[in-house]
Amino acid sequence: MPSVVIIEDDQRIRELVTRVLSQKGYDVSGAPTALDGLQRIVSESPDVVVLDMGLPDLDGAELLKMIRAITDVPVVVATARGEDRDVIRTLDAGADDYLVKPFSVEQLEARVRAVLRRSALPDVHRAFTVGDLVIDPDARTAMLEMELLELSPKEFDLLVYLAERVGVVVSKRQLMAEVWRQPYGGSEKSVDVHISWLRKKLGESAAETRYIQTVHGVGIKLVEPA
Amino acid sequence: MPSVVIIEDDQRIRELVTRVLSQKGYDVSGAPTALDGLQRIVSESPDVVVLDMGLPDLDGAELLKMIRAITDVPVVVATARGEDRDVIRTLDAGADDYLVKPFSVEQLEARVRAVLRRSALPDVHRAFTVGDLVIDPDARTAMLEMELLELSPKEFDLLVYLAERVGVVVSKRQLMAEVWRQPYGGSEKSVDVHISWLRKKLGESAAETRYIQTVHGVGIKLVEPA
DNA sequence: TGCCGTCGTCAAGACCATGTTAAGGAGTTG
DNA sequence: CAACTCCTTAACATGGTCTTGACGACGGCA
Repeated sequence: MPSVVIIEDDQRIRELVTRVLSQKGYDVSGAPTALDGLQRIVSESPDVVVLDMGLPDLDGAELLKMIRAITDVPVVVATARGEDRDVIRTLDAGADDYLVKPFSVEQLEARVRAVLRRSALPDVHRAFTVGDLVIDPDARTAMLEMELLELSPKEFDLLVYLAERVGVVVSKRQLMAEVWRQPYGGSEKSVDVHISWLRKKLGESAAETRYIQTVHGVGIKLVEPA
Repeated sequence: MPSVVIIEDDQRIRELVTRVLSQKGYDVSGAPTALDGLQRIVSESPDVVVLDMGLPDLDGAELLKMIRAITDVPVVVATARGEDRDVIRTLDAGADDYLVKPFSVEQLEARVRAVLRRSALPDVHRAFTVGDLVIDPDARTAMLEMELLELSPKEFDLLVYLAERVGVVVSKRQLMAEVWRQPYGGSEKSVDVHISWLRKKLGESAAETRYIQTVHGVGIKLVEPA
């Protein structure tokens, strides 16, 4: 499990990134200041560092130079300044990637994954997150509130199919064709049963739904819980 | 002198980039089409590839997949499409950096320099470590808790294949094709038997797994023990 | 409100994938 | 040539998974 140190003074951003990356399986440690960040880099030897250049206590470029002086750890820089000169100077100072704010956490994660891939670490798989659900298609694991779910093959395929289309209603016919791969007159009853099983394993029932909602006469959809 | 292949259909951009990079001392080769680009990658083994995703003859994502299938060369993608979804998909497809047009040639060069710096890192002679398992593909040895394991050739190949993909489920079909190298109708039963033997030597059984988990209906995976 | 079609859940059985052992054959080595 | 290793295949046991039908509940519509 790769570890990340994120150095960012804005608490909101720091906590958001920490939460999302943790959920995806990273070992995340947040630092609000350059000094704290450096200490964490030294003590935790992270696999990658996410660095905000606009820190209050030290110029980002200075910090980057110091980091480079002590370790080769990949550094992804995130900052509000996107001018060419800044980008070039930062990359030449040893940054591995440069992201201009505002950016989505998903893109940040993708870039972190890209630099990690180069360092020959065990890959973090691409995982969906829906509420407290984390679904990893490669490992074929699904976790609810950090607890591993025991899903049968069809249940897992079904969940992935729905997770790829969060918020969108899909018909049973469509599920029969895409998940069951039997477009002919197969009884669509199986779908109901599997949905029921999935609901039970997600800790909900048709009467009290959190993730799986049925739209009467149309189909079902996976939703972010309220 | 690092060599670069640039795959870009717009002649103006291609020549501009070629000229500037050449001036900076790179060995630059330009390709206007995906096909030409692939050929150059194969014949010239460049140190880095700059890829425009909007090629006329082949979807950029497809080309990237093909490049990744044949080589690990760093790829810097440059494209007009900057939406999150595109960026993430492209990075996950194996790109090392992603630049949105319009960009300055200077920034492109800085990014090329950044990925080159990274790939120039010395390759360590690497052994896999999974829990208390240490696997050295070069020496063809595997140790469990510091005890040398006596594995047959197939068992070892199988273990290495799984260790290269820790946490990822691989199908028997895939194993048949990649480890056995017999994609035809070879009975996949052999896989079961070898897995069973491997488990026994790893001190576990299907009922009580530590390293090798089977995912019913899908395949098996090697995992870090809890 | 009452009807009809849709949905939710349960339980049973058929079916299928896997685990394991043992036997046999091909190839290798001394 | 005999002993050995290794791989494949068959056979059987086992347990997980899917489908199906039944039945009741629910929702939409007149």
